[in-house]
Amino acid sequence: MKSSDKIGWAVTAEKLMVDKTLPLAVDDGSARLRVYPHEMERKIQKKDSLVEDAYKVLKASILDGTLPAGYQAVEHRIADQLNMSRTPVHEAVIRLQHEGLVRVMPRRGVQVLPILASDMIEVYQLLVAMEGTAAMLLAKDPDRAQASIQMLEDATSQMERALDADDLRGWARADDQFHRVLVNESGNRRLAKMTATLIDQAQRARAVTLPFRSVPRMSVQEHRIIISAIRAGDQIGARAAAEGHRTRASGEIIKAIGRL
Amino acid sequence: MKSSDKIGWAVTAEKLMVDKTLPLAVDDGSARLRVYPHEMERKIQKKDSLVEDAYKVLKASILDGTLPAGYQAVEHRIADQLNMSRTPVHEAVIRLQHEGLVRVMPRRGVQVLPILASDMIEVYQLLVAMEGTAAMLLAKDPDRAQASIQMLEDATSQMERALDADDLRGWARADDQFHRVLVNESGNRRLAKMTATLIDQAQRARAVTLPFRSVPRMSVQEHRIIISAIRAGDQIGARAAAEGHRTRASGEIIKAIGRL
DNA sequence: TTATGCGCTCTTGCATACCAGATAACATTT
DNA sequence: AAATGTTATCTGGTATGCAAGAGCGCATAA
Repeated sequence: MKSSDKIGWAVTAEKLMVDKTLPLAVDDGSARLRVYPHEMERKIQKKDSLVEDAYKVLKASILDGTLPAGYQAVEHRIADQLNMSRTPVHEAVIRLQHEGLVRVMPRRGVQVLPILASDMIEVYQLLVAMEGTAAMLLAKDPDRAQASIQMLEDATSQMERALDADDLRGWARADDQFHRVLVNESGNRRLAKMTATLIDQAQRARAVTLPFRSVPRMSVQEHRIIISAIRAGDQIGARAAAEGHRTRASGEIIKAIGRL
Repeated sequence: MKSSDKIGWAVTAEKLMVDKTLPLAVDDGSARLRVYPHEMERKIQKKDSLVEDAYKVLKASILDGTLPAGYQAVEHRIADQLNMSRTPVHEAVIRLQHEGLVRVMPRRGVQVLPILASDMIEVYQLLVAMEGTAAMLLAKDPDRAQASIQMLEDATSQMERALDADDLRGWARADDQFHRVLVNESGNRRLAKMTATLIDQAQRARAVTLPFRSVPRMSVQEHRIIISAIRAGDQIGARAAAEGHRTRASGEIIKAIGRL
């Protein structure tokens, strides 16, 4: 199979182009000065750079399987599809390479990497450590936990509803949400950012294996255990619960990948 | 103080240029084939890309304090100093930004970020989790540990010798080496790579605070505890020892930074 | 002298152009 | 026909060119 076919992400790219034309926040003069520089940055980056656009589109396409493992394309073609020049694509691709999603083979194009069982072992070992820490940090800080617990519970309830409706994708989405909230609310931004990358990879693996494995009702229950430990301020318990949850899930995923 | 002065890394850059002209390994036909692919890659990447060069030089300069926090420069000037165009510098800078070492302010140049106590809290929380996991993994795999233990012991002895000679920098270097070996030998490449970034940040903080704090002889002792737990295959113990070590060090560093 | 507004400059982000090197097809020779 | 040498082409890495926007200074007016 030659790799010169058209690519399937044109739609996503177009949607994204539209988003970029959203009106920016304008200073109407009524606002008080002394905007926190932090907040200002937020407002400014409303308009993503092209690099960011390319990165997001490519990453999303890889994660949801639109660009399957083994897919290969040259930067120039990708740039055409995204209506931009090679420069931003090049930078985005390099970023994806650092995250382990693609590799660029000199003079052979960029290639979407396959999901290896060994990769998932690594990813889950890290998720165990990261989310264990996140749960512990949340349990340690009751004030912060207060607000977070609601989000965690919502995500878990959502999972339960999706399960009852036999909505596997909905379940997966809600499960992802739970884990992202867990690390985002930990108060450690580095932890949140690093773990996000890991969750991405896990998500990709799950997208592929989802049809092949039974959905564990157990995950809902385990999430609730984590939540109640956090609520109780039980650092050790929260950590152990989060670790146990990911450790168990790890086994299932890796078994499922082996079956592919 | 205007920021248009010449920069101090010219030397480093030049040294690097020289290194690049070193004779590459040439295949004279006499060498036996079957070089380990790992080693081969090493050889090939002898010639780094310019992006890599820029990245390494800048990073090293930041870590060792040559480019102090608050330092500001524009990409063009950096490119001149490194004898390359803006493109590779631009990419390298973006990489450093993702690692949290610099930030690029839209039309004000790139700025070396200060070391905040809050950053170090985050970094050390993660180091605790990562190195704890690494130690556990090593303890779990006696075969792998076999070879690694020697390296860990060497680094620790080196620390001890440096302490006896009142060589603070030597001690710091050896300590770094210990921690890098620990994660590199864990068998989890992702863990190794992610932790390397964290160690870099910790190293930078220590470079600044080194003169202000008493060197803990304790660290040698703690390292030995970690090593013996690994040797004994005691996963729980190894993890606890590694965690405890970084947790204690965390307190000292953060106190030292506050004193700056 | 101070305040206000206009424009110049400077810098980044992106596009385009260029180059080196590797691959692959083709030709040539045996 | 097979093997080997040669050349054309293609691709990523790098350089350069261009445009847009933010800051700063200068001029002008009060």
